[in-house]
Amino acid sequence: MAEKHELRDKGLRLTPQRELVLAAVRELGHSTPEEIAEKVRLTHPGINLSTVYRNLETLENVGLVQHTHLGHGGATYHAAEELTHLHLVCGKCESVGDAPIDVAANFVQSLSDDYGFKTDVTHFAIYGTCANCAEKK
Amino acid sequence: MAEKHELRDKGLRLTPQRELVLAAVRELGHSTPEEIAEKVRLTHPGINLSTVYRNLETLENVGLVQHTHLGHGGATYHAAEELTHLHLVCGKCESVGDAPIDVAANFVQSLSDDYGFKTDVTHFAIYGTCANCAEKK
DNA sequence: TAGTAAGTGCGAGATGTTCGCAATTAGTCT
DNA sequence: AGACTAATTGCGAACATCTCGCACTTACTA
Repeated sequence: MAEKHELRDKGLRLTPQRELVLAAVRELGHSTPEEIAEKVRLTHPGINLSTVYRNLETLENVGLVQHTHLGHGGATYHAAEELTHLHLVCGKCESVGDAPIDVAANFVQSLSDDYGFKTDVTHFAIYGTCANCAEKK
Repeated sequence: MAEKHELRDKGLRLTPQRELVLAAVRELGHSTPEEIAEKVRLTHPGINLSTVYRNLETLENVGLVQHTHLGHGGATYHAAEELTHLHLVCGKCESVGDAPIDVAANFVQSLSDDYGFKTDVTHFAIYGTCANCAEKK
């Protein structure tokens, strides 16, 4: 199974906790450490929160997951593969929508050309109001 | 004096603490509650951290200041007047650069047209690497 | 199968932020 | 000017989130 190699190849040990954390991040999409812990506890109730944090950090170091700060306080994590979109964070309902990166291509280009700022598209959060909340208002 | 009316007109009481917090936000540009508290303590040592938090919230409610989450954990505050630029947050040196909003005009337009997402340009944080850090790398 | 270093659990601790409550005080009304 | 009332403050406790140290366990190596 590819997943095992994927972890081993990065020099990581293959623990049930680790696999579960990675699987949870992949299944959940955007999620907080707390949510990930909950998900993991469904199948492995004893798992410790510290372990989740440590694994998220480890997995981030080897590039399998990434985190962003999407408002409020906590960080949210998502799988690295899934980084082909922007995060559109709604300030009202706290939901996170997606949009393909190329919407931002021009914008990123301008920032680079005019300000020398290299935008990290994979670590990108845009605040605003989602279509849903914009209507209701 | 304009500042007093400015607060009174919003239905707020005019306390020394309040004035100092607002002044500090205006002077500091982007700053954390902690930094603001420090600044205020220079002239009013007894001020309590809770008071700073509460005033920032109050001032935000009436639209005089705004906050953004620029990475790490804490929120950073800035005066509402000063919102004519984007925040370019460097992931390496944690510095916050500025760029005029119109760089993003097209981008914002696309998001609105294609996804119905109304970007709040005043609450905008862009992650990446600043010109400085990009060179060093 | 034994050895060892990575990983885990657990509890304590560091931060950053909120809240309840009693005392204070700004603005209002005589 | 003096009194009244509700907003505001200070303070400590309570949270929430995340980090860390340490002893125990366990995945991998040979």
